[in-house]
Amino acid sequence: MKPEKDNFFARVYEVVQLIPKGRVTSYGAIARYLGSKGSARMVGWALTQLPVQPNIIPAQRVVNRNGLLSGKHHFGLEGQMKSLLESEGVSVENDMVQDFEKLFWDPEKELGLV
DNA sequence: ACTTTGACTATAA
DNA sequence: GTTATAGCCAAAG
Repeated sequence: MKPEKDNFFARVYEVVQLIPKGRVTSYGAIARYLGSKGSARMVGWALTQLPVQPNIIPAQRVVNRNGLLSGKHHFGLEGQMKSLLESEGVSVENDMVQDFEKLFWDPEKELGLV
């Protein structure tokens, strides 16, 4: 039995959905939680396949380590990502998440280490 | 099966 | 503070 998904991507989606509102995380944190700490790029790539139309995954809560909205360009319209984050209570300025350290959500830590 | 890519990260200058 | 380069892993072409 495999309680976990075999697909790397599927796991990324689940973790992203687990991100609490008003919080943000980095690709590396998710990748590390998945077991592949070096696959931060894969996390972003997984989100690239994300269906933009049905906003089922809060990808806007996932930013790079600098708190920069690196994937904002991949959203339907530019500024969409910023709007979504601000709508959740996250202050975004110049495509950068304010108080990123404070809003940072570490799956390994918040989910209670596995 | 090999090459290229990519919403990253870390270190160096 | 920024810019440049290397390392990294997994999927798509």
